[in-house]
Amino acid sequence: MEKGLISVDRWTEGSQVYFLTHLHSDHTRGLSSSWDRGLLFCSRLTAKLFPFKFPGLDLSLLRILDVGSWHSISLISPSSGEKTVVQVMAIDAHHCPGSVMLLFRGEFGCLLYTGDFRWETSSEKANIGRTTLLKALKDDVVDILYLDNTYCNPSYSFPSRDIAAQQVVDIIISHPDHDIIIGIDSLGKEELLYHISHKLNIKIWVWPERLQTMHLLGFHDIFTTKTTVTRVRAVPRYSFSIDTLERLNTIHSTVGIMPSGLPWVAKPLKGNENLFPSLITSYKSKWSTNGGTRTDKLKENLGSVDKFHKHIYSVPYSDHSCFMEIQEFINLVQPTNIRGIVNSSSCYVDPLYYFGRLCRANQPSLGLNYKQEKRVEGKRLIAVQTKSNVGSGKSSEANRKQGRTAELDISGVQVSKVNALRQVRRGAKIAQNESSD
DNA sequence: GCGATCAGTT
DNA sequence: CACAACTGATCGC
Repeated sequence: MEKGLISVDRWTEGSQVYFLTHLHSDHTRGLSSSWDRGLLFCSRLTAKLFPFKFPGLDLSLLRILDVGSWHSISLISPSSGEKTVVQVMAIDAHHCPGSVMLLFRGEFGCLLYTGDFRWETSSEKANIGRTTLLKALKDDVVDILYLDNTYCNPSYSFPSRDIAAQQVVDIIISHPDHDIIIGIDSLGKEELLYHISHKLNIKIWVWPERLQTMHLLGFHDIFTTKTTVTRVRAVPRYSFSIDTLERLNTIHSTVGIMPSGLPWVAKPLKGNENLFPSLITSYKSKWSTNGGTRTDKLKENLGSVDKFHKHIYSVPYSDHSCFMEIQEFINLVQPTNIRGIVNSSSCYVDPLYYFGRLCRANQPSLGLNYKQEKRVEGKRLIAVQTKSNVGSGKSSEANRKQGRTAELDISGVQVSKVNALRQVRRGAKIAQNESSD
C-alpha cells in the first residue's frame, strides 16, 4: 500500500534511508547500538559523537552530510519502482552541537525539515545563517516546511542566548563568595559555559562523561573534573533539585542556575494587546549595570530572570526559537505549507493559525485543508506521518490531549489515530504513495 | 542483555 | 505553572 522513502528522526521500519538532525534523546528514541535498518545520514559532528552515545553502532552505516552542500542519494521510487534521486542539504540549526536542518529536493517536491532550531536574528552568525539558507533555497519553493514549533505561540518571548548568557555571568558576579551550579543536559549549552569561562576567566567543572564530550567537541582547556580549581560547576539537570541545593548550602553557600525551564514565559496575552511585547529591550537595559551585590537590589535588576527559590535562578537561555524568530524564519522561507513537528506543547496551536497568512498558499486560516496541495501535478502524492496536528484547531486540541499522532491518507484527510500509541514523539516519515490518478 | 514503555524529575 | 531532555523502574523476550 504505502512504501517509505526517507525518515527524519524516526526509526521505525520501512524507509530506505534515515536522517538524524541531532543527538538529543527525544530524537533518537527507537535508535540503538544495534541499528541495522539502513543508511543513517547526519552531520559530521553528530557522526563524531555517535560512538560515544551509541557504542558498538555499525559505523559503516553512517553517511556524513557536510553542511551547506547538496548530496545526491539514489533511491527507488515507491510509486514507480524506478530509480529516483533525492537531493539533500544540511544547514546549521544552531540548536546544539552538530544539529542541522535538512532541505530535500526530489520528485516529491521541496521539503525543509528544521529539526530543533534556534533562529536568532541579530548576531553575525544569524546573518550567515540567513544568507546560507537563501542561497540554498535559491529559486526553489519550499512545498512543506516541517517546523520546530516548540514555542510557536506569541506568549513565548525571550532574549538571544548572548543576552541570557550575560545574565548568568551577572548572577555569578553578584555572588562572589558562592559556589555556583548550572544544570545542563548531555549535549548543548557549551557556548553558555564558554561565555562564563571567558568572561570570568574561570574553569568550569563538568562530570567525567561530559568532559569527554567537551573534548570531542574541541574544548580542551576550559573544562575540568577537579572540584578544587573552580567554584562554577555544570551538573546534569536531573541531579539539580531544590533538595540538592539545600543540602549543598549546609556545606557551603551555593546558588543554582537553570538555563531553561519555562517560568520566564511571558504571561498569556489577553485580548488585543500588542502581540509582541518587547521584553528584549528591558533585558538590555536592566542588565547594563551591576555592582549591587545585595540580594534585594539584585532582585530588582533581574528583569526576566526568575528567582523561583531561595537558592535557584532561572535564566531564559533557550536552544529553541521564540515566537518572533519562528515568524522571521517563516517570512524568509515563505513555504507553501507548514507542519509542526512537536505537538506535546500545552500551548500547541497549528503553526498555520499564526503563520498561515505568511504561506504562499495563503489559505483561509480556518480551513486548514491540505487537499489542494496533495493534488499537485495530479499524479504524485506525499503521505506524511508525523506528530504534527492536522485538521481544525479543535481536533488539534483533541490530538494533543490524547498524545496521538496524525496520519494523512492520499487525500490529505486525517484518517487514522489508531496506531498512534506506538509512534514516537517526534519525527516525520516522508513517504511516497502509490499513484492512482 | 536488549528494547520498548511508563512514570517521574527540573 | 510548563517544556525539553533525561533517568530509572518495569515488562516481555
